[in-house]
This record gives sequence, structure tokens and C-alpha cells, in this order.
Amino acid sequence: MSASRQPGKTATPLVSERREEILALAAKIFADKGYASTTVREIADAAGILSGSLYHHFDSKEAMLDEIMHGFLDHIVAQYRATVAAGGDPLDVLRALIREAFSSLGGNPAALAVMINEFNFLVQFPRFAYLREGAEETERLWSGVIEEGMRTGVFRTDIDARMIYRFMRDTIWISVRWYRPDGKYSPEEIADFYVAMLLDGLATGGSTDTGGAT
Amino acid sequence: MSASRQPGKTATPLVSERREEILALAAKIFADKGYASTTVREIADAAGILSGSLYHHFDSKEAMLDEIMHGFLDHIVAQYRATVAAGGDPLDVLRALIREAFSSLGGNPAALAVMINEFNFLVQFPRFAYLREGAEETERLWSGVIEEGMRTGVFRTDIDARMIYRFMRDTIWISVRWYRPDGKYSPEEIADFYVAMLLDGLATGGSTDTGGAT
DNA sequence: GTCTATATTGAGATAGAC
DNA sequence: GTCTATCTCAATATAGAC
Repeated sequence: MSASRQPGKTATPLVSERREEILALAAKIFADKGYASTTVREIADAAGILSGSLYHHFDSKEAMLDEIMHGFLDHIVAQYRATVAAGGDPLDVLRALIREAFSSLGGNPAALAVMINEFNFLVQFPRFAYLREGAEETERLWSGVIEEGMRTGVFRTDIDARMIYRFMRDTIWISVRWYRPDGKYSPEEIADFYVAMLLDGLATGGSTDTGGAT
Repeated sequence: MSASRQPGKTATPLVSERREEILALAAKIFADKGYASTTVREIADAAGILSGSLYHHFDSKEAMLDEIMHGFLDHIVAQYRATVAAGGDPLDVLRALIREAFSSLGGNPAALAVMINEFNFLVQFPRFAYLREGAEETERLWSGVIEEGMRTGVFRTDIDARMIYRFMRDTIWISVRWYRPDGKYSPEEIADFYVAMLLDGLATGGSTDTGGAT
């Protein structure tokens, strides 16, 4: 388990492994019970130490949450940025974005769940204001691709691009609530199902009659 | 505001109006801050009374949550049941279900938000086990319609029906997080956008190539 | 139905020994 | 890096007067 440690160098890594371990445990518990309902004692128990000892690694319970959120958000936004920057056919770019979003399920499901569950509450506090920035940049990136696809004619234009974005974002991310790593489908398969449904629709024939909203 | 009160009868209604008022206030705060992060004092403040006085109306904070959840779930499940029982073309039934789900946005958004946010955590406690039953009945009702549509050939059969259900359920319900009553679109319009996208897809041409999952 | 006053518990966090 | 011991505060809930 210490394979990455270089012989001769006596530890003190820039980011302690123990920190990361504890952070991963905390993320899991935050995801399962909710941040507010989680006690520092539970986190300490999971790590096999006493609650007071946690404060050697972290300033506070909130600081743990902050690190989890920051780590997740920075990573995913950087991915989106790179994918959009690479450019290409809007349809392909959108597909790539969707796959990246779904692959967070396999990557760090606990952090994703915490993000989904706590975002709305946390974003109102100054300390977590960066969450809004990340969300807004993500929305700009995704919506930009949709809008480009509308201009070039590959996407339909009769639905608000921002609403399409929201539908997609919510559907993809909230799937962390039912996704199980040992389940029937991998994140990649789920992504492909979703792309298939999103692009071509559920109906077989032309069910162009939406039945209302004239 | 007391239009429903009959003259001559001196109050003592079966369900006190004051209870309902307080419950609505509690639901709003639970929705905004999360159940665990809400204090009984905040609820009392909103109602213009002191925290101790709440216990004249309710046994506990948890009892308030219980009433909110029960009220919401019973109502929506009864609706779904009736709609499915009425029968008809699966495509029309599905459309009706989707509209009903979205109309919860206009009806009782706070209760819906609390349901979405707290479901996963609460369902593990015996007191809230009925949440699972409600969710399962809902899934059976919706999935049944999708499967019938697959049999009769109006829906594509290359995507798992339960996954389709989950995608739909999540997308619709989580929209309570961004829906605003004073916003650009009504729940009915949002429902129609969603139905349009769901049934016919986002792509204009035949983008049958999903690009992977061979 | 609400208030005053308070009991009681459990939470996050700290100080210093080891 | 962890433990022992404890502080402090805030939260739910209660009892009884009005």
C-alpha cells in the first residue's frame, strides 16, 4: 500500500496520505447521511481515531467539506473546459461532456453525491461561493455547445437551450442516487443509454404531437 | 380567508388551520435549509411564536416532517394510481403522468423539495419506511406504462424500462431546485418541453450513431 | 394557544500529555 | 499523530403559569 513512497525519503509528503484517507471516509458518510447529520465522532470512528484527533488534520468539520467540494469541482470543471476547448462537431462534444459527467459516477461517487445534496444550501455562504462560479462556468460551457448545435442545425431549436442544459445536468448527476458500482450497467453504458434517449427520443414513430402548449 | 368556516359553528375543525399554517412554514424552511439544519426555533420564529409553543401542535420536529412527507406522498401516489387506472394509449398515459409530476412544482414545491432532498436519508428509518413503499408503487405504475408502450410498439425497446423511469423521475422532480413560480415558464410549459424532448429527442436528423457501447 | 423558564443532551472544538 | 479530558454552546423538548 506504500508502493508510491520512495525509499530513502522519510515521508512528509506534500499531501499526507492519511488526510486523503480521512477525507474519503468523510465524503462517504456525508454522502450517506447528509453533511449536517454527520458528526465528527462518526468520521473519527470510521478512521479508527478519536474525534479530537481529527483536528490535527483539519481545522473543522466544515473545512473537510470544503476540501471535498473544491477537489471535486476543480477536477470536473477542468475536464469540461478541456473538452469544449478541443472543439469539434457539437454533437460529438456534447456526447463527450455527457460521458465525462457520467464517469464521475465511477470516479468519486461520494464527492458527487455530496455536491448534489448540499449545493443549494452551501452556495449561500461566502466560504462556498466558489460553488456558484463553478456551476455557472459549467452551464456556460454546456449551453454554448447546445447553442452552437442549434446554429449549425444538428439540434432542434424549439426548446430553450438553458432548460435543455438543466434537464441534462440534473438527470446525469442525480443518477448517483441510484447508481451502484456493482450494478447491471457501467457508467459508460448508462451514458450511452442516456445519449441515445436524449438525441433520438423515446418514441418509435413520429409522435410530434406534444398534446398541448400551442 | 375564513371563507370555508361555517357560521354558527364555533371552530374546532378536524384539522386546525393553525397546524396547516405552521406545517407550510416548516416545509418551506426544511426545503431551503435542509431538515437537519433547521431548528425548531426558526420554525417558531416564522410562525411568530416561541419554540416551546410548537409542542402544543406537534409532538416533535420529526413529527412535522412526517406529516409533510405523508401528505405529499399520499396525494401524488393517488393521482398516479388514478391516471394509470383510467388507461388509454401508453403514450397519452405517460404524458399525463409527466404533467402530474411537473404540476407538483406549482402545487406544493416546498413539500416536493423536502421529499427529494431527504428521501434517501429518511427511508432507512422505520418511521419513514412508507416512503419506500410509495416510491416502489410509483415506479411500478410508471414502468408498467413504459413497458406497455414497448409491447404496443410506441416506445423504443433498446433501453431498459426501469432506467428510463429513473431518468424521467429524477429529471422531473429535481427541477424543483431551479423552478421559480415567477419564472419564464409555467410547470405546464416545462412539462410540454420535457415531453417534446423525451419523445422525439434533441437531434434534428437521424443521429442514430450513439458512438459507442457496441 | 402561547409564554416563561429550564432540563437535558449531544454537538463541535480545544489544551496539553504521550 | 493520537489520546485524555473537558469546555462551551446550541438544540430538542418539557412543565406549568397565564
